[in-house]
Amino acid sequence: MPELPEVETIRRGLVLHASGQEVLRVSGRDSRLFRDNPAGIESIRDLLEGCRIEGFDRRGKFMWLLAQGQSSSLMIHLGMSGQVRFETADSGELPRPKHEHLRLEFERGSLSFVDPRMFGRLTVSGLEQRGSRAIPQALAHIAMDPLEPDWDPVPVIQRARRSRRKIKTILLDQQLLSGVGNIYADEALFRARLHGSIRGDELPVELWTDLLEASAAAMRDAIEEGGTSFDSLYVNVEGNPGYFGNSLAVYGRANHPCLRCNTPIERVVLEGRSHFYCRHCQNR
DNA sequence: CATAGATCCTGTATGC
DNA sequence: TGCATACAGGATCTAT
Repeated sequence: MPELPEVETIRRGLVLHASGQEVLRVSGRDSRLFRDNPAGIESIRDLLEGCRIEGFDRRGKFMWLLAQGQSSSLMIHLGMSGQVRFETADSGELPRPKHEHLRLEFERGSLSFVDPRMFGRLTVSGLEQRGSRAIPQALAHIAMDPLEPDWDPVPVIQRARRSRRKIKTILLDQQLLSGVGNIYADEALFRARLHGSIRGDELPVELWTDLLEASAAAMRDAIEEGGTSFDSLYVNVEGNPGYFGNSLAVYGRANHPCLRCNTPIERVVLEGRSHFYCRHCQNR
């Protein structure tokens, strides 16, 4: 569920509430979320207990916790239904929400990781210097996202132009560019006035440039609004929804009038996922 | 190598 | 009300 803007909203909340605090206790029971760690939840306890939190960094839909004096980080991916909540109330006595997998307790407050579907992951991973920053090794195969300062669209377009896949599928490929999910792919295609079924190798360089800029713009706008909430599955660390849902042009708007031309928005299934578009506007 | 499809899960909404 | 089905903001593994 969460895409780049939602993850960034959560990251900012974590920086605000948890940075500088010491992890007094790591609690939780072993779960599928820790499947990447050889010792399960113990790997996380070994890394964090007694450690001070330096901050949180992000690439695409992945974020990671930096702990003072540690060469490894805790990588966090929310999958479809992951939530991170910060509670300022006195930590230990709080009831455990259903589907809570991990809790970090601090002097002031606690962090809770909740994930009903368990598609998310919490992975201890060594940091390695890549260019101007330190990235977890587990993220080596994930491409830069369009909001990174070092982002360069040129090699991305070169590769995209050699692909026979549909351009929407290419936008969703985290190994080419990261951060874009099903919502912002559809919003970007609408903004660029392109139909998602066009093949990558059929789209000229200029239109690829437009499409990537539209993706970045859609995500930047969404961050301003605190992300997109359709239901209670996405909330920020304080439990509040984001308001970009009000600004969506096509996603989830089947049969509603197009904001540009009033033609009803259509929904089709593309490679197994919903695709919302305006047949009149998106025909380049 | 590039690509399509199956798979991991639970919760909710819809239709009969 | 009960039950069956479809669908969901994603990544990864497998087969072709």
